[in-house]
Amino acid sequence: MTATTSDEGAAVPVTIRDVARASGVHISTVSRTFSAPHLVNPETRVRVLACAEDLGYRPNRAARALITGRTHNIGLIIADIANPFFPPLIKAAESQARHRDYHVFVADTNEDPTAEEELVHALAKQVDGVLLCSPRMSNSLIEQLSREVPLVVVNRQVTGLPCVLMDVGQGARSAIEHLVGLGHRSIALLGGPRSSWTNREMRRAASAAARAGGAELTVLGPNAPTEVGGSAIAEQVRRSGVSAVLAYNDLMAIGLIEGLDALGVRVPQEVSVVGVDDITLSRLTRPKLTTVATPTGAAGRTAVDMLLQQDIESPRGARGSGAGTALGVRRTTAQVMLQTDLVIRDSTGPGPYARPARPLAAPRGPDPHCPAGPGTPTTATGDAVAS
Amino acid sequence: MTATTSDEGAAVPVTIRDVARASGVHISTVSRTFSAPHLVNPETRVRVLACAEDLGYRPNRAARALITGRTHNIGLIIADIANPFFPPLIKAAESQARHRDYHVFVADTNEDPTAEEELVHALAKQVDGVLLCSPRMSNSLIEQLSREVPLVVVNRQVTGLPCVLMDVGQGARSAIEHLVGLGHRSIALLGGPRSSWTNREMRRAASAAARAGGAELTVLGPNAPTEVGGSAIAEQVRRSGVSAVLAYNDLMAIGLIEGLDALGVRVPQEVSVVGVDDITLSRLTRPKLTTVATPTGAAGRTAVDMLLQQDIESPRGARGSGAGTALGVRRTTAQVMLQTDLVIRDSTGPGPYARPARPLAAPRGPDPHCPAGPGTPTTATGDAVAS
DNA sequence: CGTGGTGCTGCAAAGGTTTGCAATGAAGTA
DNA sequence: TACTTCATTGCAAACCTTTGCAGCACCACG
Repeated sequence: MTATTSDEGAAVPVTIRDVARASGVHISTVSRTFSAPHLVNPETRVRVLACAEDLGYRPNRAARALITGRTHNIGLIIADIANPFFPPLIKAAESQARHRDYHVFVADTNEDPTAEEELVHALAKQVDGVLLCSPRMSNSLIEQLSREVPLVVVNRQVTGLPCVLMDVGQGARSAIEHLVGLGHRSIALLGGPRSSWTNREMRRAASAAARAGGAELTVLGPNAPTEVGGSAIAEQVRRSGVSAVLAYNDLMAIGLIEGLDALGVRVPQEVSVVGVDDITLSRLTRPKLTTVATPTGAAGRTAVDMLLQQDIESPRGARGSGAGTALGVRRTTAQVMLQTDLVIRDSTGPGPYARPARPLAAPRGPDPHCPAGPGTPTTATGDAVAS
Repeated sequence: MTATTSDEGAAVPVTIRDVARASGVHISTVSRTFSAPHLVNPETRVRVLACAEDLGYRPNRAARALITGRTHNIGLIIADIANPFFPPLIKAAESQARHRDYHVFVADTNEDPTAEEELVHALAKQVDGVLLCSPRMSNSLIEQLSREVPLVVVNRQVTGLPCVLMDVGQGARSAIEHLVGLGHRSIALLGGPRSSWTNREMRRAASAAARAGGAELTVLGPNAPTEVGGSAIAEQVRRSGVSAVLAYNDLMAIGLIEGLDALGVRVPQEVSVVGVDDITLSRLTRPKLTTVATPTGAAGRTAVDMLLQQDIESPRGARGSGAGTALGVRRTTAQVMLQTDLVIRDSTGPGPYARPARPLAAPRGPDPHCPAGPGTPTTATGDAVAS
């Protein structure tokens, strides 16, 4: 029974009916053997299982989904897989989903809002829910799509929808305070895509922090959130005369450093640079990048949890063929904010107003040197998700 | 008709039946309106389309697949999304599939053979075929799985299955010749995973090239194909006394450079390093990496083409409920080999036996400086795929 | 011996779509 | 006028599975 798999090169798909015939029971019994084993006689069960194993039977998930309304699949829509920010999130989501007996299908949109919409439609009937990561489409469109399939949004705040956010505001504040503490008084913020929620949050928080620290903040952008976007603006950064830069993400920061290097501007001696995301790459460039670590893994896990939570209550395509369920009630509006952390490496150094006595160090925050546990939710995850 | 989408927040799925009722025709007519428009009266057609648009009808792909046997989805199984080698491949495959009206679902296996197998099973009934990229499972298992769902293998040679390969053999040869030309006579090859086809090919070709060039080749490994794998072996590289290294991939090469740097060994002054893949990262590290560019985009496109080619001939789950189709005949055994190119940057320099007169340059090959068109198939793609 | 309960199994409908076949009607041809 | 052809549409089976309901046999209890 264990490895009796007969090697009959069966390209012909074997169905539940074949198993039923082979084991001399009705198809419903076979079905129950898999989906409700406690309802079938142990003897019958082993016989059916043996036959199934022997024939190489595998339940057709699509057919099952047609009637149960649950596919046990999750869709994961990503703006750009090539951005190293996402893989950790994807992996975390996949692992979390696997534990819950779900599979994850990833789709890349190439930063194209149209592709995003189309993909949601394509996925709608083949998954139980969709995780929308850093979406580029409008809030209203997202809301509209959320009526077609359960949605959880990551890195974007959409009222009425479950969202997983990272506290980039706090991150930007820490970064600015770090720079101010190093003696920088003229700082540039390299903006990302215009439609990015993260972008707005960073700008808001950075402005406030700069004001509080007596520094001047120049906003440059919007820019493409890539190395190219960063290197392209190097010249402008130099002309602006700032002594420090906070970039929208690590990719831009790295590109900027490249660009400045090409212009003969040295980092961190002449200009300090801070990124956001703490992608693995940021540890490998020279100088190693000072950056705001975002809890991408935790975000992936949390998003999956929220989606499944939301799903469980509403088995779509329920048997009762009527508008019996009150509409709009099942919305889970929980929004989770995850904590970020400043990681200080080699791309930041003393600025023009540095106090010479004090050695360079983090200006505030407990133990800023890459603390072990980023990702602890600020607004209690438990509460929010449970609601 | 264009934007009459009534905003009735319909969470209740609208089916073909609703459209039929609304437009006063039979469901089969509605079905034909979408899947065979030429069979329905133009007037009826516009009426049905209008109703469908109005109700926000979207065909249920799962249900359609149940009867047609074709989902218009492609599965893409990747060993490790976090490896920057893959995103370009994924994007190319997606774009190619989109042109053919197919969607791509990506799944990451975390380099785990078991996960690979499970994913193929999970995907089997939900996609029309699967692209297996750099698989870690055994050839026999792959063959077995290929009876369950059409498969195309990338970066691995499996007899009897369609494969897309990159000519890393040629790449390794070019790299070794480059190093020999620079005056290196003692070279190390940093091996990758043991089960990797690429690994074997490189080793074979590198040995031959070294012998031909009068150099000695030391093989170190196997190693994990990551930065960590590279940096971990730095000490051993130094002890081995070689003046040049060819690494299994760029990630390892970059890790090695890091590791050597930590040991105080300078690249390329003391040791030259060559990678493979030409990931974007290789342009951003310092020194910029000399590497063998692999045509990942072309590989993704070709793989999709081959899969679809193979698919078209065999509409799985055909109507005729018998073993009518001759089994084993439809196998497309085409194997495509894509060309690679050496890209010379800053991580390689003159070795102990360099002839001082000659300035450092590429030893052979036409115009080795990043020619525009890597990815042209060696064995004519057209023929192979068409077979 | 009758009644009720329990454990197991079969029956058939349902889910949303496609598609071969037949029916209809109209137009064209002899 | 009668016959063929064609375009359009309806009918119903089929795809593979799940699940409420009913039937059956068996046991225990009164």
